[in-house]
Amino acid sequence: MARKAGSHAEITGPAIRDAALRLFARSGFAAVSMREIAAEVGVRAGALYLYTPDKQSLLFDLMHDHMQSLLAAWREVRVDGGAPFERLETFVRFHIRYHFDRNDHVFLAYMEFRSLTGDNHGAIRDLRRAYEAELETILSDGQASGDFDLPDVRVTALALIAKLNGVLTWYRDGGRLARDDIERVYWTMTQRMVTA
Amino acid sequence: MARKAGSHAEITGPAIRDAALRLFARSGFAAVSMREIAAEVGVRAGALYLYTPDKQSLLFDLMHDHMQSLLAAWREVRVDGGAPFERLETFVRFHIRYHFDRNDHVFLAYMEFRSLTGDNHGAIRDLRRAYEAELETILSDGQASGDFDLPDVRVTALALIAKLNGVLTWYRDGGRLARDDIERVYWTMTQRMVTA
DNA sequence: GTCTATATCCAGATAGAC
DNA sequence: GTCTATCTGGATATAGAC
Repeated sequence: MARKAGSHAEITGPAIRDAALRLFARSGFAAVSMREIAAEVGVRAGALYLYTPDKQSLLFDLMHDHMQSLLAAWREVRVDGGAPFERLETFVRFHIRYHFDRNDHVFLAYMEFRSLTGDNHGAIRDLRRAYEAELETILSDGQASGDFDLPDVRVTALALIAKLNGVLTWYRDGGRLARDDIERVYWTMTQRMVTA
Repeated sequence: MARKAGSHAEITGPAIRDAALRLFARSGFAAVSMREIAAEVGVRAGALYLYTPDKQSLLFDLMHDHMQSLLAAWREVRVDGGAPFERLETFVRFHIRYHFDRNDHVFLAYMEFRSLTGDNHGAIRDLRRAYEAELETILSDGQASGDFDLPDVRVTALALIAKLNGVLTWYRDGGRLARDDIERVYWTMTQRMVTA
């Protein structure tokens, strides 16, 4: 991938983000050096600073863009008027599918939250809470309408997110179960969790 | 905590492990320096090497001892002959309680798995799988006896572990719910997950 | 058992040539 | 836009004095 001097702004910028995402997700933010990222892209370390002011910003931008995309994508598919069960099914299937396609993004947002410094921490925390609130609203609406029977809305929301995120730690393409199967299994488990 | 020169092997050894555990859990293995650990203990960085050959061993020993203790503690409380529901309840309550008391240990074992190098990785993976297998055995026994109705035993086991581990990310002493309440909520959710 | 001092290396980030 | 070269600081780990 080594590349000679020249102008490649259109490809270098995204390539840096791709490489950083992959390496951060695999080894952890603190364990990856700017030189490693640069080597992966095929440039020298100094060249990275044309695209990011520093390493922390690189992490933050990756996480921030991911969270914004996640929320935007969810707001595209959600249906506010439906029955609680349908809204919940939509959420669960959306969440699982999104994670299949953006495994590294989600993994990074989950694992490197504590690597954020200063205001970055609060900014991502707020976006995360906004996403969790989407689920929590569905659950409390269903609880209020009597469709769901939950021992505790907040804990159920957190447990559900944790359960769904668990897919991240073991799913690999070409494994025993197809994506549709996994989606179905998780929806079945979720249905049971919210009813007595 | 600064301490003058002298012999303190009995306290320094454990103090190093305590400090390393706390710092690794808070900031991540790669982000913590040997100097930080030493400062926390009240010695200089060089003194750490009387107690560990290197930083990686410090991490591995913490994780290894934790996993061994976890398995040993579980084998103390488990009852092989009981009904699947009782065995599952024992596991869920044990797991949650153990996590309350050893939050940092469990968090570290979970988050820093990827920081293990060489054979250390496989050794901890095996211990983790042995623990997961304990749950999986309960689930498949219950499935075989007809007590449980599971869409997929393996996925249910992983989802259950992920759900329970989720407590780690939000539980704090003195929060809205007491430990007993949390235990009860998680057992309620678990019961539902394994029955139609 | 701990300290001071240091060897060795690599980190993040910048300056100026091309 | 990228390179080479470099500054500066801090990392792990070791050696030898006390």
